[in-house]
Amino acid sequence: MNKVFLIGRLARDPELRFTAGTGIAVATFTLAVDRNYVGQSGQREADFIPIICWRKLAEVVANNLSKGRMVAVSGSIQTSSYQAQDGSKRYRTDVVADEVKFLDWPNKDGGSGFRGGISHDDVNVSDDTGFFPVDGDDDIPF
Amino acid sequence: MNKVFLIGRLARDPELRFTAGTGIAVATFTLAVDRNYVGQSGQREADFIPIICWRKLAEVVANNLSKGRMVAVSGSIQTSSYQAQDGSKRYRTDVVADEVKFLDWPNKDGGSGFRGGISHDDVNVSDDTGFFPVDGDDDIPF
Amino acid sequence: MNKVFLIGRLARDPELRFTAGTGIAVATFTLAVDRNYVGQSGQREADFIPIICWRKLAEVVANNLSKGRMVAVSGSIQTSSYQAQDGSKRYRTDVVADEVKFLDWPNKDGGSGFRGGISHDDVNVSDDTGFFPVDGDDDIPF
Amino acid sequence: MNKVFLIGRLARDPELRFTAGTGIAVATFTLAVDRNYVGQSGQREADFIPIICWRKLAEVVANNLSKGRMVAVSGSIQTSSYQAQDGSKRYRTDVVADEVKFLDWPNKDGGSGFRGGISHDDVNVSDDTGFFPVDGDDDIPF
DNA sequence: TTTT
DNA sequence: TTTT
Repeated sequence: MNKVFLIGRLARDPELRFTAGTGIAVATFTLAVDRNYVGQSGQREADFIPIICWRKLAEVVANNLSKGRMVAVSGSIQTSSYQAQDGSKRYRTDVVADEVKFLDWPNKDGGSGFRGGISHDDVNVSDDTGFFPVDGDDDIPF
Repeated sequence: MNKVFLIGRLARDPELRFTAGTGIAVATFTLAVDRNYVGQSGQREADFIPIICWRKLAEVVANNLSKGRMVAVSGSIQTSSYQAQDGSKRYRTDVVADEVKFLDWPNKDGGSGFRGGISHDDVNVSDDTGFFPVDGDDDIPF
Repeated sequence: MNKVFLIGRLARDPELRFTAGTGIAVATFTLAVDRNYVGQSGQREADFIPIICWRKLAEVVANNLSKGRMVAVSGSIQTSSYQAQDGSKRYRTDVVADEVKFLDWPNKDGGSGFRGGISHDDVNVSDDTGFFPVDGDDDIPF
Repeated sequence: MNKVFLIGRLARDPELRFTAGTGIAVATFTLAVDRNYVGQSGQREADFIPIICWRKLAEVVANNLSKGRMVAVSGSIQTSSYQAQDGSKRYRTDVVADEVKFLDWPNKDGGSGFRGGISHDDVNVSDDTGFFPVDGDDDIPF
């Protein structure tokens, strides 16, 4: 069992890429999740959590979300390792989303990047295709 | 909101340390959480998730768990950054546990490292002291 | 382990009561949680989940939420039994909240019942007093 | 969003039925989930939560679990209403499972009802067929 | 008895 | 109607 539930705001616009081998869509963004306490500086603190979405979910996210938007994400934690520039092994931890629910509505006037005509009350996108079938050609492009 | 629920096995024995300033106990271990699919190699794959426990929970975990034990962990994702040896900024992601439930019982004969006399059915430890009050002297010792 | 995570809208205004014995505040409301599918009628369907909040959380909820407001609730499932009018035993299932996050902002003009001056981005109330100490005088008043 | 995560023991053997219309398998059982506190009587208390499994998951559960077995369940809360004998409207709340993980191993000698040859470390069954398509003929048979 |  |  590996379950994660988060509510936060996009710390940056999503990036959409495609796997080299099979052209599967993958979107990535960072979610800023407020902590329940206030830090030393008297400032609200947040965790900045890297999120990965696959396939249709990736496309809906990339086409409809932008920096500052509030979402709920359910998914799981995924760890991976990779070779750094200097040859050393590095580890990374991401949340792979299987559901993203849009929770706010950008300022009508603000041009905040929302590009869809979908009512935010209806948007609860899920990735029913499950996990990404790693097959050598389809390394995650980051 | 930032909620995590995991079930897996300790990939290594827990390490117990104390913060420099105030001597608060902190235990760390890695949890191996099986994925629901089988990888290329035909082998079961797992995510290796770093877990942090504080205070009393840290002590109970360090004194009663060891490599191979199965537990359920609830908690939250915490991200932090630190200076690497070479001066570059690195990021890490951990799960801070607020509850750990012991799910199995080591072989009576096996010497698996269990050092307590607590029935596994009763062990559900929680950290009700909440988040760690960062106050300059109490940097996380890793 | 008993963990619940819900996002939905209040199907009715919260009710605030106090336990007979010790006067502890308890608020109840029903949360309408949309299902991810559309029913036979072609209509969106929802689950109507009874929520219970205790103490300070009860008061914040009763004073600041009203029918239609969107919230995220984390908590646990609690079952109980009671004597029906006709003497038969009945069972009920509720979610006891330990955190409620306010997710929307009522129409400034609409008089939706919001009575606080708190920015919705800051409102994430938790019940750190833990479970309700059942002691005979303090039966749940419903 | 509607997510539930439970760990507990079956309070009774699962019951397997089939929908009248389309013969879809549905298993039901009650999960006893220990509370973290001890009640007035000085006894450990539990919540008794009704669980519903559909299709393949229903069959695996019915064929492999029995009273007393420990499992982790992830799923969602579902509410429904029905006509009681006396004509009055009643409400019920169930957890619809989408994943069940077997967490213990019955006494080899005890004849506890385990009928499979599956290692408990491998058993993590999920219902990927999603929600049950209510279509008039397929009312839940209880 | 149900929300948008 | 409840489990260890």
